[in-house]
Amino acid sequence: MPNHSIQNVNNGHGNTEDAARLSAAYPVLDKIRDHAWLDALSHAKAMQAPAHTIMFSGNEPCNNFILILEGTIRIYQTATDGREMTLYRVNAGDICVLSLNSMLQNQSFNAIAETQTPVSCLIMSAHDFHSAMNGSETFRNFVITTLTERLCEAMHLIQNTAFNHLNMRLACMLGSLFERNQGGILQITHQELAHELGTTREVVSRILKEFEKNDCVKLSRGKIELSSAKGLEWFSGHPG
Amino acid sequence: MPNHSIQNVNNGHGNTEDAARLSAAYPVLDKIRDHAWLDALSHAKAMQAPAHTIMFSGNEPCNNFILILEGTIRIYQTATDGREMTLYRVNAGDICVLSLNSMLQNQSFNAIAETQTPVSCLIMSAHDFHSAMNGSETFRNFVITTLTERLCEAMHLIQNTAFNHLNMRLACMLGSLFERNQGGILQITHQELAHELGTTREVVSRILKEFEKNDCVKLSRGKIELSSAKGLEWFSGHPG
DNA sequence: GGGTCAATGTAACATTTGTCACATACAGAT
DNA sequence: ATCTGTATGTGACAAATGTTACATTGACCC
Repeated sequence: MPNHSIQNVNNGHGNTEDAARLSAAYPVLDKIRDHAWLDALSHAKAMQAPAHTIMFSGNEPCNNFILILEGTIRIYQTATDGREMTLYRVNAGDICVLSLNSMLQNQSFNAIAETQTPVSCLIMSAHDFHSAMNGSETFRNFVITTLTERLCEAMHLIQNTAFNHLNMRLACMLGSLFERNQGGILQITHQELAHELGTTREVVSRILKEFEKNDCVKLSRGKIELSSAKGLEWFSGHPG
Repeated sequence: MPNHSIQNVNNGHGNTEDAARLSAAYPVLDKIRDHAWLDALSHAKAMQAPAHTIMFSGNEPCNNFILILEGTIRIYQTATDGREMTLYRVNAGDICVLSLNSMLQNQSFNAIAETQTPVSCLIMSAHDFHSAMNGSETFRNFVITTLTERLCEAMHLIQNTAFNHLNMRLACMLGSLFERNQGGILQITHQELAHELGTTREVVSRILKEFEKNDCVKLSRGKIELSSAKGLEWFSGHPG
């Protein structure tokens, strides 16, 4: 049961180390010289959370704006039968649109945000966020661009879920994982893949076995390996 | 084949009739007195399109911002096998987030926007849109609020598509249609419902017949009627 | 009335996905 | 080496959905 508490390590404004990480994670924001943004940023608080911390769940809305300096947060939904499905991830350099929504409308979409790795982030109050939005065009554009990007991704996810069969969806997922990993061996369990796609472990195992029979991958405990150029071709041939 | 051409009726700035309709459709925007917004608005062009006009499809990006004065646009995706699925609708008072995305990033999500009814709208250039965004906090908040709302809806749609069976999804859809129609007789074909949900006509017919057997609805050509309090209860009991 | 087109009904079937109940295999700890 | 928990393999089955191929019905026009 992953449910550690969030560790608020630093209550002052970000220190130099934080500043360096912010700059690395958000090159766009790093260039902003608007007073409103710099001011809001100086009031932000640093915070760290270990892996597998639940940062929000549907019920408790979050009234802060969050900038990820390091680590990954996974946003997912759960079904009554225990299945779960990843909606998107927030990495360093991204914005948590979940928090945006609850800030702006005090309405949450019944999802869970859980750190996948240790995360360090900056927390900005709703008030500071609004003044940064009003005072800095660059910041504003960054936020809106991120929002529309996420919206596009969401639409693609809808299309993919509604129209494609699981074997295709799994192939796509493996394709992008292999790509991110430059073809290296993936360290992931069937259960984790099932949680990405919103299905069950047995179904993933069955489809993976089919891929193995077709000489696309080699399976071992907790690992998936590309077994041939044929496999590479197969997975990269199905973008989406 | 619905593919009429868009009729550009009015090239000057909006006339008094347009202004009245804008005010009715967008009460929030109507209150804005910021010069930037009023200026941008005065350059907007009025445009009308008959029902079943394809306003954009995936390929051609749209470089204008659109305000709907009257009518409804349906945004949907199509699959290779001919199925299609509604992603969302844009009504008077809404913003077409599709156009936002292509304006900001010149990247489109492969969807089709088709007028469902005759539509009259105002078209604003990307340049004017940006100056309104920069010069009016109210307009800005309106745009961002709409974006996050859409994002929430998209997430709900994902959850619904991934986790719920078609009979539930159809029940939800009928529930909200009956609600919007205050329980009156729905004028909709099985094919249209199938296009809403991303499935096929036969499947919808089969499920509707099941509902009829359970005394929830009465079916006739092009119409669906609530047949009993039981039906009303059933459909309203499954929000989503 | 008869013709015509769109909408619906329906049965049989194929496929896909989910579920259950295990067996087996692997890795790390003792 | 044995134990133990997690991960995987697998077959049989159930349920949901998609597909095919028609028959039937209703609305409208002539």
